[in-house]
Amino acid sequence: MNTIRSPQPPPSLTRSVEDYLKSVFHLTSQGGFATTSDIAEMLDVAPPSVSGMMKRLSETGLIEHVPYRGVQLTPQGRRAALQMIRRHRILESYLTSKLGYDWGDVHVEAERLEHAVSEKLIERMADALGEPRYDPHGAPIPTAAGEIEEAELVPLAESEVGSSLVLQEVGDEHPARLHYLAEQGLTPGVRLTVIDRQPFNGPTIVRLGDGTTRVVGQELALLLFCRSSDGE
Amino acid sequence: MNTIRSPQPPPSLTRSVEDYLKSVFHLTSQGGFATTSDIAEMLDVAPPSVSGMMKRLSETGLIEHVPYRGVQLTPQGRRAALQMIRRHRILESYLTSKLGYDWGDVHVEAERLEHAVSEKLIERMADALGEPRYDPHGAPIPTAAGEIEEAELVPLAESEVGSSLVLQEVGDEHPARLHYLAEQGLTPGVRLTVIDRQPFNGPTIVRLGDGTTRVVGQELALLLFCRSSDGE
DNA sequence: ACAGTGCATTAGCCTAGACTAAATTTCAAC
DNA sequence: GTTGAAATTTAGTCTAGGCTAATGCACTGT
Repeated sequence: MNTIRSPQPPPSLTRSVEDYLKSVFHLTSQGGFATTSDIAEMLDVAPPSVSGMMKRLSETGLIEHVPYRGVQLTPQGRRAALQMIRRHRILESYLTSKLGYDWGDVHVEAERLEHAVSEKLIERMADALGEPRYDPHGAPIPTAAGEIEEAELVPLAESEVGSSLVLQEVGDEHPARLHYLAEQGLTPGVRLTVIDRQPFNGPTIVRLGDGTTRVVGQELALLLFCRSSDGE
Repeated sequence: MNTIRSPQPPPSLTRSVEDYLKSVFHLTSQGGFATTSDIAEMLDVAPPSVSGMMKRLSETGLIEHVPYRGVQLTPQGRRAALQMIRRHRILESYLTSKLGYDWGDVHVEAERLEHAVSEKLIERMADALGEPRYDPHGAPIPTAAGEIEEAELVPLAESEVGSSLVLQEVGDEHPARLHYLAEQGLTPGVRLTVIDRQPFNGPTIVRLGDGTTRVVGQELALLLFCRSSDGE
């Protein structure tokens, strides 16, 4: 008996491949190469595992690998990465606004779901949400066509004292930190005035839109990405 | 020239433990053992793959394996299987009522998602739906505690001519057949009176609640599970 | 009772994707 | 320019879960 089973290798990507592409995307967002050890650290795997995967990914044309230097995404790899990022951020948005998830908990759930959802489901969710442009952490959501907004944001920790800012994006996914930030009212969209900063990487002191002040340690202030609100 | 066989088989998708447990559950729902070849056929894998997996599953205590006879679920395996079935059916219900999915399309989507969703997400979905008891195909949804309703249903093909029935469950997941059935108004909940049946496995003729009649071929009539509506 | 048939299992191989240990390359410091 | 440390790649191994081919078991028919 000669039953035909999988007639051709499915075009779908392995779970891990998708994670590797996302990592490379994030690590090269400022330009340059993603290094083996950075990818390894981000995915919590050993460096040789990364080397092996980079070999496979460059054979399939998703990345460009310069030995001993690092990797970059090809246009095809970038498209695949942006698709995953769109999935992730639409899922986070949907879980938050339609199923009552806390913004600290959505990341882990989306991280698993993004590998299993169909394009159709993502588009239905996006539609139900009214095609959101930002996820609950303020990160821009790539369009279905694969375009993503690139804003010039500055971490609060590196902002100028005296400047007026709007908190645009929280660059972190750890539940505990996100809970704390939400308690402090430090969520995307809030207006900030930078009052002062202590020396030697000390905390930044800000006044919020409601007139109250917050003292934000450097570790957290590095995660709060702001845009200037001058002239608004 | 002889056809040259490809030297290596194409990469096939790997079925998870969860899929095996679901198969065993369904194949043993009438009691008895699930056989290796039935499981293999249901999951579209080769019989030796099933033997191998059954070995692993019985080592972890999820199934009882009687060599050359078949397998049954242990209580622990049954719990795991019912959890997967709950996930699947809640997902199907949610996709249908909250995201506008057609009842023919939900199965494939749920099949992938059920391995990725958390318990928490399923319970949120169930809550948003008002704790539904049946999925869009009329199949009972196990409770979070792992209990499932077992109804005595008879396929329309085996119903008595003259009887009054309610279509309770459509035992199929093929989009094309489901679309056709929906067109014919043969969806769970509809009342049927069995008018006649042609001999030699011929079609069953039914009158619907609205007075119209349908001629249902045996293949489909075997998939329409009904309960008696006498005295309603 | 036993031969044949058909299903189940074992044996042996393959790939993906992990790992560790060893070898290689790069680069910075002298 | 050489040297040594750090990063990267290669080599070799492991596991899960597929596969095919070969073998083993059980049941049916004579």
